Amino acid sequence: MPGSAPQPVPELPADPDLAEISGAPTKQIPPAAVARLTIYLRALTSLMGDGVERVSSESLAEASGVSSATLRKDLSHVGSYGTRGVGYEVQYLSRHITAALGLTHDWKVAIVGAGNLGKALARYGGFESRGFDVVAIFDADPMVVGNEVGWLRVSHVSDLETVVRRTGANMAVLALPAAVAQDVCDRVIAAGVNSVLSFAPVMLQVPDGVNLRKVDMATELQILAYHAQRAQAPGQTA
Amino acid sequence: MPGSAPQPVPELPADPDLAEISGAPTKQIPPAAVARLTIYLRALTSLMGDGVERVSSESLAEASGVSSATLRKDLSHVGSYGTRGVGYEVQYLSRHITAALGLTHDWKVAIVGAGNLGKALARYGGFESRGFDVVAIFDADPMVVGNEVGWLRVSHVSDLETVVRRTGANMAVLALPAAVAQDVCDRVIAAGVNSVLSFAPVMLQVPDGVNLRKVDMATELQILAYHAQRAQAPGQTA
DNA sequence: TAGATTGTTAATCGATTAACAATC
DNA sequence: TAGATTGTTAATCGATTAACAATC
Repeated sequence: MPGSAPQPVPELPADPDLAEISGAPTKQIPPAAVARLTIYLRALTSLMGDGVERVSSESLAEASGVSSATLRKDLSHVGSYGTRGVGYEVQYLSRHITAALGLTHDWKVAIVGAGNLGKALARYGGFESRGFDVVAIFDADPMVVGNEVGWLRVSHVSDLETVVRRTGANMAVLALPAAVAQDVCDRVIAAGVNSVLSFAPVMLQVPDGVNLRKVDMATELQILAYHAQRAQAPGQTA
Repeated sequence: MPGSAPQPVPELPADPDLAEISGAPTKQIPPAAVARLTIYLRALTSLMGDGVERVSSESLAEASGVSSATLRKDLSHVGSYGTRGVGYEVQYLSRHITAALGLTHDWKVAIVGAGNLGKALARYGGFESRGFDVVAIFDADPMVVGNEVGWLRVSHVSDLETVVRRTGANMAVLALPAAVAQDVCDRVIAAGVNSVLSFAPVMLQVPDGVNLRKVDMATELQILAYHAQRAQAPGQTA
């Protein structure tokens, strides 16, 4: 049985400019700040595309939909990469946020489930462009196994352990029915993956040390429904 | 120009048991609690499926992955529907959470974008089963327009205003490229929709009174990357 | 030097947790 | 009455905001 497989540790980049960050144990960044840093990164990438070289906290905050106070506070967790009276070098800041988020590592993603959602994810350009490499996709349906999806061929889920190890996948995305989610989740973890993103609408149990995030599309609509109902509530008579 | 279209207000149900909640202006529920209430609802639905009639805060909390203190605090925002010393009636509690979240309303969803993601969403059973009715799906590609997706045919996005009004859609899901997201978002809002769920990786601007939520799959992986990198950081030498 | 903008500090606000009185 | 479990209160914790001293 494959209890504790060797977790493939991605190698660090040799860029000396980032050494003190990617190597050293930086302080913990608050969860809320981590989520927003990914948004700043997207805004910075967009600015780079427009050839912008410098940006103030005020305008980067506006582009990201937060207050400049929040932005500066968040950046302070990453380090001091701005210049007072001037602003931030777009490239320089972008590189440091990237490093702080661990995106210089070599992330290899296995997608389990080759239905519409799995295929959508496999072909989604946003992954590749942000340093995530989709290295495998699985399905349980023999009719689907062998099909081409993007650059890949669909493997049978019974080969999950073998293929995960061969490809060195270190992240898994679960795009499959709720009923089989826990079972598959256990298997990818046993195969050495310790970061899982699940789209299945169930509570998954994972051991300590495994990172699990969930996206539930029905939940999102339900939250919208709550706010919409409040907004247009006719009974505001009190 | 279609500035302020008549927003279709979903009718209230005639269930007298829920009248005081669906009709009256209940207090605001904190955002964090709203998000979790949807999770409790899922757990309760699952319990009902198993024929369970009563549940304690302790076991419902466990099934939902939160502490019982958090659960009881969250439920207290909805009302007092438990019995001390006994627990909660599964059906009764479920109905009241449903009402508090506005899920007894008649929500009609238009999906814009019939690529893999749009198709995945249109066919996703979790919507129908939770009171969301997908009433239209759009695409800009003439090759895709007219195709069957689930029960629907794909409409051309140029007919967006017409079809949204005809179907009475009051929610929109954007499953389309970042480049066109803002434009389409403006149009669905102009057509009278005031709740939008976007999967496009861009910051969307919406007017006051419009509810916007975003799901960004690359962001989710980036957050996982941050935690994974910390967990296996080799440089914990300090 | 004068103007601009960062990084940080302190104050406010909201969310979570623990404990327990109320009550079935 | 004794045991169980809710609903609420008070304490803790974390996140956001505002203000400003540091400094380019």
